[in-house]
Amino acid sequence: MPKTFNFIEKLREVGLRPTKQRVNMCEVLFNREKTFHFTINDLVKMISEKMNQKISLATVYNTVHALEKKGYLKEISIDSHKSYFDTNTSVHHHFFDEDTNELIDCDENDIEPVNIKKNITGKKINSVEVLIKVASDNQNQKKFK
Amino acid sequence: MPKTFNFIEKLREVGLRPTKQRVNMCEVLFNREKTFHFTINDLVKMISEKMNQKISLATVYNTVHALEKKGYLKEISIDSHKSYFDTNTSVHHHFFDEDTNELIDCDENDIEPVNIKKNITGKKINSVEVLIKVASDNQNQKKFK
DNA sequence: TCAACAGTTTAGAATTGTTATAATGTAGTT
DNA sequence: AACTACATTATAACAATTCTAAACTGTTGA
Repeated sequence: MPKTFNFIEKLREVGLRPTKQRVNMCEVLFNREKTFHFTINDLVKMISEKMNQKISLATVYNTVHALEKKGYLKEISIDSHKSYFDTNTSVHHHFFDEDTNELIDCDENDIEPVNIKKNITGKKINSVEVLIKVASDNQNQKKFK
Repeated sequence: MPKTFNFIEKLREVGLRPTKQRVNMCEVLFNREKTFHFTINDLVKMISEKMNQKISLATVYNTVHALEKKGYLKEISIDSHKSYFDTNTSVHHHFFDEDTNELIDCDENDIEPVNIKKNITGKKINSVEVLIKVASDNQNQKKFK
């Protein structure tokens, strides 16, 4: 049975027509063992390669946002120039490797739960996320680039 | 004694010429009780008002980046469309109020230290920062905008 | 003091990332 | 097959940021 079947159903479930572009996008995004972190540009390239054919930037933006709104993707922001999406949509934490610009999910056991002792009055907490920036020990020249 | 004196010295210390624009910028940034969170556009407006005269966007970008490189400002990223700078350059945590788009420093006592049990092999941790997104309790319609 | 130089400011152009538009194409329904 | 609503596309528009080159200014040292 072709694996694309799953994604056709999945897309229908969330009210998106399973077009060739979207099925290919889903395969790139979700047909993998580990969670996947990507930028829009990464994704455009990967889908175009997979399809052996150009996919429009606009299509990728539209569909990524549609999947995000439906809860299948989540945006992660590292700094103003690096916006990533994550196929792991649960609230979870990240390492960011400053040498390689790579984002890595924290395993649930890597960090103890964050204990917030005092919240802003009248507000409820929607999410708590930790970002751990790492680099190799001899990488201090980054600061003087 | 004019308070600007401090900033002239401060600028000299970090190797920046104390021009009129920079001294005014420093007064807007650092002449306050509490730490200050701002966007570049906020800052351009505030400096122009203070000086009663236009300041060039490029100047503000240049000097903000210079101060950042020297360790007097720090960039905080909330999501791809909201980049803030912070006059509090220590490693510290934030609340982000999704109702007002306001960034608020956590008091050191508001959060217990984050306990990282496992790091990436061969890397050292440069920073650990927590972002707590909050909203008023009846604000769930945001999700369906 | 003032000339010379290096650093700075400026407006506007260029670039980058993202969103909007409108014409063409396609999936799903009948 | 034909109709309709939704999708895709290239391109335009837009916003944020960086670059550029000319004019300007703080600093140094004769």
